[in-house]
Amino acid sequence: MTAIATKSDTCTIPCFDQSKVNKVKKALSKEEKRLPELADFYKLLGNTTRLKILLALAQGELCVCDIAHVLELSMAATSHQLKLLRGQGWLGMRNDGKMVYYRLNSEDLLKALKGDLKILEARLG
Amino acid sequence: MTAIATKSDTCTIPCFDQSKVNKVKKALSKEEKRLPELADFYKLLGNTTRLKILLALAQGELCVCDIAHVLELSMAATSHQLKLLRGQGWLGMRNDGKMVYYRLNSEDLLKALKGDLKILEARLG
DNA sequence: TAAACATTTCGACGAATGCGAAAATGATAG
DNA sequence: CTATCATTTTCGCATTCGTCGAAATGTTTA
Repeated sequence: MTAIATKSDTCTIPCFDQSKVNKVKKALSKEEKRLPELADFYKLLGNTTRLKILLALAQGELCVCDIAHVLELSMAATSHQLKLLRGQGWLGMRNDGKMVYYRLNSEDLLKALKGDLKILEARLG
Repeated sequence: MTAIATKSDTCTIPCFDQSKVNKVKKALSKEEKRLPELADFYKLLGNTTRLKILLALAQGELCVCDIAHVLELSMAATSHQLKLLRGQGWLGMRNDGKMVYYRLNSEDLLKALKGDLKILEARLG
């Protein structure tokens, strides 16, 4: 039924379906360009500290000091994490005197987060 | 306006709004339990190889051999990544003779992936 | 000017990642 | 049973990453 390709010179894996592989590769090629960005996005979210920041800011804007207290982290450590989130454009900032207030820049992000939480809960019960 | 707390003994950060921090902390406490799982979920997705696997399997089931060819990776390396995806329950497998066929186990996951891609595209233009 | 909040740079440290080699497993055919 | 094939796993290594502290640097206010 399925066409099993014969051994290839260049490849050490003996058994595969060449035409199927090509078809899938072609299908992937459309999204492939965006994949590194998508992975970076997920890397950013793959950290409880940063998730906490996002969820904290979902309550409204906060200054770095307050965020640090919520996280129970130093200012420097907090600032490091904020920078990463800023770097991908998910946060906005506002200057009020010496203080800097951060806020969420995208309601889509929060929606995605909540959606993913739901998927997980469905899986984990 | 905002109540700025005085210096605390236990905390080196001098300026913060105690009541606001407490309110945010309380709000976080609901989701906090799920946060490590959510982070693990995102960590899993924060890798182009694994994203490719998921998108490849979106085309239909594939044996490890074919997946390895699509990824242009060794069987061992491919199996390593498949194991990680299996570990969080996103893949199903089927035995056909000596071959093992993998498939996506959750259409929700794929939906989430596509959704996140859209959010990114909106942000990146 | 000094003081307060924030950011950045540099560096260190442990942790995590990704993958190869080879042994082990499991399935099937003969 | 044995041989073989596809796959998985174990072990281990090299490398990268991530997180954070200390201290220097901005920035704004008073």
